[in-house]
Amino acid sequence: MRTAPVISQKKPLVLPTIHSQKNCHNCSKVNACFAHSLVGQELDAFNSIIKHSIKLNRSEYLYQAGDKFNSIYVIRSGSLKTLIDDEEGREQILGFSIQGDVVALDGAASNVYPTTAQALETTYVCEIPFARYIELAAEIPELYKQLLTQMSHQIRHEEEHTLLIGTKSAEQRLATLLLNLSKRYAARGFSKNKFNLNMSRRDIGNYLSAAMETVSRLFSRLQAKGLIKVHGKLIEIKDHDGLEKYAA
Amino acid sequence: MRTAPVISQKKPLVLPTIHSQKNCHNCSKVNACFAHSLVGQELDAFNSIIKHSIKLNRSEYLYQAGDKFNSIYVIRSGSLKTLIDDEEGREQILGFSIQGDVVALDGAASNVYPTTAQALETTYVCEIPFARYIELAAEIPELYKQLLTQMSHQIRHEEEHTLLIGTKSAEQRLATLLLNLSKRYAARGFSKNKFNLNMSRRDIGNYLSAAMETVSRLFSRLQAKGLIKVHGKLIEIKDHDGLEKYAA
DNA sequence: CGATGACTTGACTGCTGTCAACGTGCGTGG
DNA sequence: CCACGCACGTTGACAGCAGTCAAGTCATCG
Repeated sequence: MRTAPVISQKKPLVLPTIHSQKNCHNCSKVNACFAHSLVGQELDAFNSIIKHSIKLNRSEYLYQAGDKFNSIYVIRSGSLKTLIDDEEGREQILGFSIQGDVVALDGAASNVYPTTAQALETTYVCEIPFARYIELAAEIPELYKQLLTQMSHQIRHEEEHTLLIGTKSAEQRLATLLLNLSKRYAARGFSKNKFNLNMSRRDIGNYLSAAMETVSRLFSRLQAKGLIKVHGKLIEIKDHDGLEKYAA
Repeated sequence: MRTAPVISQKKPLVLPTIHSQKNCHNCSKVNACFAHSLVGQELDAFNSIIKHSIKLNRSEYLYQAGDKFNSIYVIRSGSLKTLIDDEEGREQILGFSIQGDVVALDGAASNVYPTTAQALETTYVCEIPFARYIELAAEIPELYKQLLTQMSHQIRHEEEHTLLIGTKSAEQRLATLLLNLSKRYAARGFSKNKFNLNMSRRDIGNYLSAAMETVSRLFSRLQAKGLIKVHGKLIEIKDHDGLEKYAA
């Protein structure tokens, strides 16, 4: 199942053949990874603690809430969702992570992962053993800074998510999500106006605090207004500015 | 205006006279501050970079979104709310912070505070210049660990907030907030069954993604069920277990 | 090609928001 | 110290957005 952004097939030049690269040296340019500002010996040292390109099939777990916390992960290709369960077993999706995103930072304060990460498609991740990262960071302060920056970004993401759910109507929420994904895909060299939603309508609804049926209706409504074109999971943004006005 | 937990007046022994203490040496035991695991020279060094006990009056800002990011803060006494504004000017309250809580961690990834912190009552905070903290952390790795832990906790808080808003009904949300506050007050030596809500009903509603009127009705409903007793801002939990069942 | 799951659309219900009026309490100023 | 005024909070009436239930369509995979 190929659910990565379709445009990726048209721009192989910026996308290295992921599987064959088993080190950080020729990868750091594409990913906003911890490695990206390192060179020489530092990059070698960093590279040596990483477990590269672990493959996950669709719906496989990277880690589950309650598992012993050992590592954080950077997504090399593909995508996954992070989620948390409440006492009643209801799940809340916290985010969708794509290439270059770092996950599991919320586990750093305890010994177990408090949340779960599940692949939305075939996904490759690099595992960074946390304790070893910290050891290395003692010698390479840059690594500490990067970690702090990533964690701060993570806090920002959660805050924006709260803002999204708390202050906007369901249609604004969906429009905002589409624009956010568009922006993130664009930042990674994919098309900003045409991409696949590799998560289900149910997942989108869960993330936006809306019922699956509502999401479906909203897609229809946005399409009827000429703002987007929906072909199943493939979304085409026809009027980016219009969608932005709609989102605010 | 005195809105701190009422019980504080009955337990002065564990609460040092805040204003007179202008250093970390006899404060670290009460607060879950960065200083709490430091001793000797390390504590001296940490103490020397801190600006102690800055006073904020009710509704004064500690920092506002857009201000240049310089410092993070630990609350010494009192309370404040953190919030974020959307494009339309609607505000979303992200959290209520009390004694020992660290705020402004979300600013570490950029040069400006992305959110706003506003005092809910007369509040004293300690300012920690971030750059100097990082310098010091290079010599005292423990400080780095504490910062990571705090940031990870912050992520956890935001995640739990999302879970709260996303999966629970309005009454469950309010019950959960009350239990959460109860737990946090108890952890700081205050009564877990009787405390003042120093934020307005509107603030509570905003935080819970509910209208002020809804919050008011829910207080009445919880009181009618005998779970709590409401005296304006003073809340008494009459049936802790019952409230917990109600929250889930 | 059939079965299963995902998605869409419709009908109806209900929770919660909005509007409105009233009550309460705190702080200011006389 | 008391009274007034204003902000905050409560309660009621009503409406609407979105959830739930249900039926039907579409797509994917064995």
